[in-house]
Amino acid sequence: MTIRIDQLYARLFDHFGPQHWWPGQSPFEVIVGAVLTQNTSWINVRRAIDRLREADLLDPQAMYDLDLDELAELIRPAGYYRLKARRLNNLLALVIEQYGGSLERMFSVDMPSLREALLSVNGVGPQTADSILLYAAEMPSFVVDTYTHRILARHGMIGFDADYHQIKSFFEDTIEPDVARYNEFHALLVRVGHAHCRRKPKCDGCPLEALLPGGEPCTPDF
DNA sequence: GACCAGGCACATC
DNA sequence: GATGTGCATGGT
Repeated sequence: MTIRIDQLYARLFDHFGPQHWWPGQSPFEVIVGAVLTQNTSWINVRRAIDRLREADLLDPQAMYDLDLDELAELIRPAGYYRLKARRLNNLLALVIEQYGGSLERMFSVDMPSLREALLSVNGVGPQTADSILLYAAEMPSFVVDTYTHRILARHGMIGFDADYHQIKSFFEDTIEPDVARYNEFHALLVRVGHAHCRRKPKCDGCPLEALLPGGEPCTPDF
C-alpha cells in the first residue's frame, strides 16, 4: 500500500502553497543557476549569480569570452568553482556554436532533441538538463533530484534503488505534460526535502506523515 | 569541528 | 554493471 501521486501533490501544495520558482529571471540566468546548484545550496548559488550580474556577465557571449580563471573566481561562492567554470564553458560552447548564442533558437528545438544535445555536454547530467528544459525553456520535462528520490522511496512509492529515468517516468506517466504543474511539483518536493527529508531524519511536523496508511512512519534509510 | 547542500564524471574492480 | 572518489564554499 502506497500513497498516490495526486495525494502527494495536494498535501504539499496545501501545506506550503505556491513556491514561485525561478520567476522574473532571464532564461540564461536559469541555465547558469542549473549548473551552479549541482550538489550545492541555493544561497551560495545566489551569491555567485549576483557577482556575475555585478560584472555584467549574464549573457552567453560575454561569459563565453571571459577567461576561464576569471569566471572561476567570480563563481567561487558556489563551490567546486574550477569544475563549474569548465562545465559552464562547455555548455556555453553548445549555445554559441550550435545555436549562434541565441536561447530562442535553442529553445525552438523539439524537447527530445534538445535534451539529447544538453546531455552531450560534459558536466550536464539528467537533472541539470531537465532543469534547463523545464525552468528555462519551459518544456514539460519533469526534474528529479535527491529529495525526489528520497521522499518517494521513504514513502514506498518507488524502490530505494530506482534510477533517474524510472523516477522521471513515474511522474511523467501519471501527470499529463504541464509546465506549470511540473514546475510547482518539483519545487514543492525540494521545499519539503529542505524542511523534513534531509540525510538525517527530521520528520517532526512533516506534512507527508499522515499520508501513509495507519499513519505509519516513513522509512528514512538514506 | 562535523555534517550537509536542488550532481556529475571518471577510475577501478 | 556496481561501487568509490574528487570537486569546494558557506550555513547550521
